[in-house]
Amino acid sequence: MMKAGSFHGSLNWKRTHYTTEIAPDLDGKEVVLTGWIKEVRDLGGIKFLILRDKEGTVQITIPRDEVEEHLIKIAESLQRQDCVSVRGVVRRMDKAPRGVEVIPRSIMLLNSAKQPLPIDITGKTPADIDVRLDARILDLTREENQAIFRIRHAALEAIREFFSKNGFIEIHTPKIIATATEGGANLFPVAYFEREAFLAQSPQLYKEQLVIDFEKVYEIGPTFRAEKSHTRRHLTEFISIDIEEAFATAEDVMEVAENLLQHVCKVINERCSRELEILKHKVEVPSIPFKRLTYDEIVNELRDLGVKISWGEDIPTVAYRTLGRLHPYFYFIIDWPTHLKPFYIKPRDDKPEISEGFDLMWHWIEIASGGTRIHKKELLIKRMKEQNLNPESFKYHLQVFDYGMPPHAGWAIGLERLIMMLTGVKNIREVVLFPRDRFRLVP
RNA sequence: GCCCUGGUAGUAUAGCCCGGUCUAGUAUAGGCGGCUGUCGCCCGCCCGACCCGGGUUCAAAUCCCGGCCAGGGCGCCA
Repeated sequence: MMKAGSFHGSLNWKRTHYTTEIAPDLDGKEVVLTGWIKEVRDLGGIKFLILRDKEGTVQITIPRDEVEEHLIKIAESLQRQDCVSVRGVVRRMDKAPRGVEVIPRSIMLLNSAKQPLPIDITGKTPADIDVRLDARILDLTREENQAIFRIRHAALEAIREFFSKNGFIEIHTPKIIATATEGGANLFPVAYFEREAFLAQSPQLYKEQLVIDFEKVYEIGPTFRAEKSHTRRHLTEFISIDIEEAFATAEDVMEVAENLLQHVCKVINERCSRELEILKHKVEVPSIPFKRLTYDEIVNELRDLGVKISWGEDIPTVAYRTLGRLHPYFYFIIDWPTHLKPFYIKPRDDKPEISEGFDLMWHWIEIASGGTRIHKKELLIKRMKEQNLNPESFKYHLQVFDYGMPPHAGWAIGLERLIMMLTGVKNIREVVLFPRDRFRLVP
């Protein structure tokens, strides 16, 4: 038997199983587990350690009269978050969690954790989000967080599967840019050698240009907004899921969006039932098509409920909250007044004061926005001027419109807001590993 | 940019309104001891805190002012 706690025989700590693979039918088998101590319950003559690895947990049981004296000593020294390798024998045991436990033959301490830890990694004494984010690496060991990020992973996987199957190619556009993409403010300036540059707030212009080459493109990437918002649904850095499709209209890409969301909800239900259970959350698979409500209908509905909005005004947050109660789950808002939408959104041919832009709502939260784009250079320049943007600063974008720009449409979904919907968490920072907001820049 | 709320041990909280009874209570983590079936184990002992500065007062965790930090909301947005 190896001398416990030593490192001779450098591969002795190599894992044979993950914790979740330890099942009653392995009774009697010797296994090596590696991971971290999550909890210690010492009853004197018998000690219980909960070992965590990336898959889950298993109980390590140390009965005094069944193991050697030196092992008792090591077990007594173990504390939360110590990194260990455990060689032991699986035992079927009704009284143990999942009906199985491991009786150790040797335990190697690979690294100890400094006590006391800044947060309770078992989650029994809850900590505020600010404290948890300061100790984010420890916080992420908690099973709720493991569940959130597994769902995030599964959602991204499902999204990529969906796009691939539907003929979209994944692109990456620059995040360091020379000028504002959608005009105006809210860009983070960066020192780019001797020049000033900015962090991209959206891949909008690049993805539009690329439809000439690839027709159907999507990008899943970071976007940056220097907005001083401080709410549970805003970040300064977030992941945007963007698509752009040639020879398509707003209606075409709305169908892509609803099909995608339905697919993602299905996949999460199928592949993440354990995670959803941990989060005590249910994902309802939406039926399609989603409701399409016009801006006029929304304004009228709100008026009937006493929320007055004159035509052409943007919808304030309080009004969205009211709308969310009226239309639980997904719905589109279409036929927006043109002047409320960005310059590249196409005005309707028959009624130019109305645009072909849309928003996709989930309850009261905007999850996506998009529309048919302008593909005629003259109209695009006209719209830029109407929004007080200087066409000169968009010359590289505009020149592409001389190269046979097709009619096209697209949208952008905020990944984090989608994950909020899939996990049921109330604060967007919960679904980002290291969130950035107006005040938080570390860790 | 604006508005609201809050800052008490590693963590989460009580106390604050109505100043003295606070050598600041509790839980959990941590330390020591005990305990052979725990799964929020249990029991005993111990360690550990009033954000900073100024003011009012005989007396400030408590009231007032300023600062810093945090949470939430509005506007804007995904």
